[in-house]
Amino acid sequence: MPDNLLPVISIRSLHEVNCSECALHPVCLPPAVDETDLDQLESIIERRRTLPRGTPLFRQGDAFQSLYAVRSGAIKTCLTPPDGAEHITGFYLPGEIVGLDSLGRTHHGSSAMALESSTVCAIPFAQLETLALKLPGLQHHLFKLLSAEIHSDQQLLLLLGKRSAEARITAFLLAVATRHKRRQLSENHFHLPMSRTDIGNHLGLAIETVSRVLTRLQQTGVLEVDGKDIRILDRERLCQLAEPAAENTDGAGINVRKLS
Amino acid sequence: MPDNLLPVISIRSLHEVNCSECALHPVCLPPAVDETDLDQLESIIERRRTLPRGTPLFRQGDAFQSLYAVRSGAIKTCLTPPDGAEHITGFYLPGEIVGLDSLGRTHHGSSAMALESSTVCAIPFAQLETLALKLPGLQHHLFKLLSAEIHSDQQLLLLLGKRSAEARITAFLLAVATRHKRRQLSENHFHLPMSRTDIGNHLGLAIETVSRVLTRLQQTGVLEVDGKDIRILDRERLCQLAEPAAENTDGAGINVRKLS
DNA sequence: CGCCAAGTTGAACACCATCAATATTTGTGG
DNA sequence: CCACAAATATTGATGGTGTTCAACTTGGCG
Repeated sequence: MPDNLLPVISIRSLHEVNCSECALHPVCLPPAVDETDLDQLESIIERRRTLPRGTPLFRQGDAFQSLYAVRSGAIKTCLTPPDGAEHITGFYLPGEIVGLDSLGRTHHGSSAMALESSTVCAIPFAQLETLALKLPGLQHHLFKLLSAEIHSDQQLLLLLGKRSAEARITAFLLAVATRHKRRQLSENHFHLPMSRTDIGNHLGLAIETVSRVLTRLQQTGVLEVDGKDIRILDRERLCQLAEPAAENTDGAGINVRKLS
Repeated sequence: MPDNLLPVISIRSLHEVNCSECALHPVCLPPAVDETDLDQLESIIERRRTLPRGTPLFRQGDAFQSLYAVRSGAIKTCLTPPDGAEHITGFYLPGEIVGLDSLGRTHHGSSAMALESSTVCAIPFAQLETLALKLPGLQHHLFKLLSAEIHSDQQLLLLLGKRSAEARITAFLLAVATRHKRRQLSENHFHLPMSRTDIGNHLGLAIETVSRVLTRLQQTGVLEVDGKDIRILDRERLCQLAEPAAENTDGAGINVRKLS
């Protein structure tokens, strides 16, 4: 059998791509481990799973088994308090890891659902944890992923606690743009996988407000908005809107001793 | 030298208490490791440090060296975006670990400051990380601590995104009460270590709103408020206020297929 | 005793939520 | 491919919750 029999490779690439062949290689888990140890990581990662739009990946209260790396599509995670009003805690794009908030727990503390037709790789946590004991780089990377998750939550806290509707939405768009750039895609023209309702829920705004702000940004020539298609026309202005100048240095500080 | 020379022991207990003797033993790190390995953990923990009120423990941008276990007092952590308006991301009470959000990073992503005269134990992270490779229980516990941190941030997100001023404050008070109970202290009568300004900043409310809500809760007989001293008089009512019934099951769900 | 920081209380306004109507897109079946 | 229904998004009018501005009170500390 000639070793240039390409079809075999492309079928593999559709169904069982291993990490070293995956296009998301540079933004996913692999950079965390040595080339030489990559096969150990690959050996525990389960063949990817396909999720039609709207399919739950896991639900709050489910036993925690795996982390999931998003390969294509997009996932949202929701927190459902007893009273039923859900809150979307995050959106996950290709190359990002879903489920970190449940790591180390027995059960999932949130639910995850595909926003559009998506594929994910499952990473069984029990095996990952064991492997992390052997591979210091992997353990370290897991810590980094977790602290990154905390940071993104804290950025959102800041947004919800202190910013106007306009600032929340512009900051959100810029964050999505940055994550697109990370995958070598355009940072000025992208498709939002989530609905206006989802954006509003995530940012603590009414859907009407989201709609109005987007319209206004379009009218002022900052954006071009076509449904879920967004094009950034005036990035500088967008950044200004996302981080309103702070005349008020009220400060959460007890002592506002400027650091010398 | 007689081994019942108590003064020596009590001096130790003031300045260098080791974990096994520490009153916070059950709520801090030690439960994570086997009795037999506790000395390994203790050997890397630095002698406790005293912080007068208002002293920074670390500042955003400082090199990340250590985690800190709060022994006494209280610590707040702040995020300072470029524009200067700080946001308090969390409060840390005795037995809790500060600095987890920077774990795995080279620099601190937030600042920490003592709210009142406090003492902390420093846990050098480089050594902790190495130790975690040898002690599976410790690694697992670190993961748990990180996911708990994420959870508390997400609870706050929910609060800031969806709840009224009254619900934010009542939920906040209940959370503080729960953390007191964890330390075997009264869950119905406690002292808030932070100012109204800090509470407002943390919950995304104006200080005046905090004041008004507390006054109202006092007038309706739910609380007794005396400055920073809080006494819960009607816990049931307080819980009701913290989780307003949800008529609107609007749902962040694409498919609201009830789980069968 | 007097100063300054922190907290309380009141009045007016602003931002955003809500309600309501319309428009647009998506999905489905003829 | 078109027509229809359902879901989603847009736009307008109105009102409420919480912010802002301001005056005043209280408490800690020299």
